[in-house]
Amino acid sequence: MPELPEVETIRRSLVKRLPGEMIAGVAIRSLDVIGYPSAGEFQERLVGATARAIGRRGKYLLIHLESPATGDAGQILVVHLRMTGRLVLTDGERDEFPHTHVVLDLSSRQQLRFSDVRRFGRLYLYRPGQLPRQLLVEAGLAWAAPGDHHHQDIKPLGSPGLFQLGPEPLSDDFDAAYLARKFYGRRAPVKALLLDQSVVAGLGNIYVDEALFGAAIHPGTAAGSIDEATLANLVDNIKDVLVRAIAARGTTFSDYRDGSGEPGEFQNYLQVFARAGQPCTRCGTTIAKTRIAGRGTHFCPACQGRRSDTT
DNA sequence: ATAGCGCCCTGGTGGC
DNA sequence: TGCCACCAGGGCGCTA
Repeated sequence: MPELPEVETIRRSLVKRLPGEMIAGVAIRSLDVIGYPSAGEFQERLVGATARAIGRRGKYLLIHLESPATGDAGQILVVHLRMTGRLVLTDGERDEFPHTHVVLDLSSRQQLRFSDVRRFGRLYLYRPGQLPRQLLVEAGLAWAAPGDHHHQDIKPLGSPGLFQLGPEPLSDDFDAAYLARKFYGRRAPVKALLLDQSVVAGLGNIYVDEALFGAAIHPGTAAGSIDEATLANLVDNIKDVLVRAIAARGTTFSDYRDGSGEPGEFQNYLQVFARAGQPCTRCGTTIAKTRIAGRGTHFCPACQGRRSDTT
């Protein structure tokens, strides 16, 4: 559920209150949500660390922690919320959301709580040297000192996807020429490739459907068959919907909450997602729902003219 | 390499 | 009301 705008919203709510907090205690109630390293090591290495910068890369949230005890470059706590995860910084007295699996007790007596009904979400703890420098820079963790470890082989530990992310969709690296290169010769539906985090990082089912509607492209269109002018329009629409969704603090249907536990507002501005059976805001045609790339797919059959290839 | 599928989990919904 | 099949915003690992 949380896609780029939701994770960015969480980052922005945490960045005001989390830096400077020291982790005094770690409670892990479900071992399976710790993706790397072992739950025991995760817990041990987290105690005593202090939160500094908070970054984001795609749908991953990265928290830089300083550990005075070890005196090294610190550690990176990485969180992926998958479908139903929540990461909320709250007063320790407040009632817990059910399905809370990890609780970090902070020096201010607040708690950072990770909850997830479906337990798909994962937490990881890395040393900076275990992550590509490029990743840290792209995530906005500016402390990453230049010069050290240039070309060392980095083994993808924990989350394979974290090590092969495509460009940030809001960066200048993400443009029509890039998409044309990635789409060249590909027969998969454009929707499938936009959901592929190694093509572009951070899009999920909601914003892909919305962007394809904005660009008037049928989601089943073979990616390689789209001309570059249309791709340019698609890129513009992806950036536009992400910017607007961040401004609305994300989309909440049921589970998503920001870092303070508050819902988002972008569900009020969706044009096709979750609007099957309702009239298209542009032409009045009934919004259709089908299955593409293994996921529920919403589109306007009139505005997003159907394609012969695929589907 | 690419494309498609099942699976990991639990809860909500809609049909009967 | 009760039961149950089906669906859900993501990613991974397997298959051919």
